[in-house]
Amino acid sequence: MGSGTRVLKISRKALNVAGMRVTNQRALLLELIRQGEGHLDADELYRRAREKQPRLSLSTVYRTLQLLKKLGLVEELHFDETHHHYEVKPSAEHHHLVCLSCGKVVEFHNPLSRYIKRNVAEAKDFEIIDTELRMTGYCPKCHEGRK
Amino acid sequence: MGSGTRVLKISRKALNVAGMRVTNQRALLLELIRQGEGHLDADELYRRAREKQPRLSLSTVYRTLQLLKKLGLVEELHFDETHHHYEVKPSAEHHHLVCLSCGKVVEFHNPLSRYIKRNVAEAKDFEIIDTELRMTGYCPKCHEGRK
DNA sequence: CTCAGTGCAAAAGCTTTGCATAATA
DNA sequence: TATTATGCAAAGCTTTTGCACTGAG
Repeated sequence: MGSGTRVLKISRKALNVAGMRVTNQRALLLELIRQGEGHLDADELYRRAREKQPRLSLSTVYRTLQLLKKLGLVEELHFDETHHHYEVKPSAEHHHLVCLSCGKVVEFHNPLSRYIKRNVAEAKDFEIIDTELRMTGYCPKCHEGRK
Repeated sequence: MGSGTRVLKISRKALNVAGMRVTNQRALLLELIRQGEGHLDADELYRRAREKQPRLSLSTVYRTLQLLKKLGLVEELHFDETHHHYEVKPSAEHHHLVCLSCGKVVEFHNPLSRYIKRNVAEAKDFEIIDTELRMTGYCPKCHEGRK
């Protein structure tokens, strides 16, 4: 539970700094996103949130996700074509490898991505909030299966 | 124009092998996707296609994109949150930088991504088909605008 | 007390689907 | 000629928005 409260504290501060209010809805959503570890889409988040706050609305979920994304507290992942998944921004950047056949998702870290980030930020004069590196291919098992 | 006809020839063969018909619509769409160089979403593709074939429908665009994607002739990019962009598969790898505020998209190339790819493929024993690197942040103009 | 945030309902995308018609192999 | 592909219209999803009300600061 230590980690959860820490996330909340940091987030509370970030919200305050940005001049935004810390509501129960926002605290709950942030906590659920953290627990979900990148496996939640908006609708699943909504369903889980309603177990605790039955009156919470789907609009609030979407609005909150946008807010947290802009503040850089939460990261949006584009796993599949139709909906997005969210996770609390990890301090160590990590990326995803998706199997085109079985859908398995493997996380990986790569220090080079930080160089690319710095590089691009400088070259394009962008303030970079988020980096998503997503590779698709075939995992060992499925690779074998393909003739 | 040589490159265009080559793509068409290859594609014609691929469609035939898969037991699918080569229609005017499919040929046109494939050609437009090739010309679009990864900057087309379904709707823009539709608009351009109608200049040549005014009766072509949006459903056909979507159905064709799915087909070409399944055959591996076309690749789907997850550029921004809402819609997808498509490009003919064999292309120099390039990546995207998206402004969270105005939505502006900047393309960039980075040789390091190839190293990461090789690295990950080896470490995870994946056969990697595609690498997509997507950064979000604030462009110079919008960055200035933020307090 | 004030104004940002919320819930609700309605609208706005984007994408898919059913069915009769047209066109390919 | 036998299917496959298309166009049209309608439905299905996910996400966004307007507005009056609520609650955090």
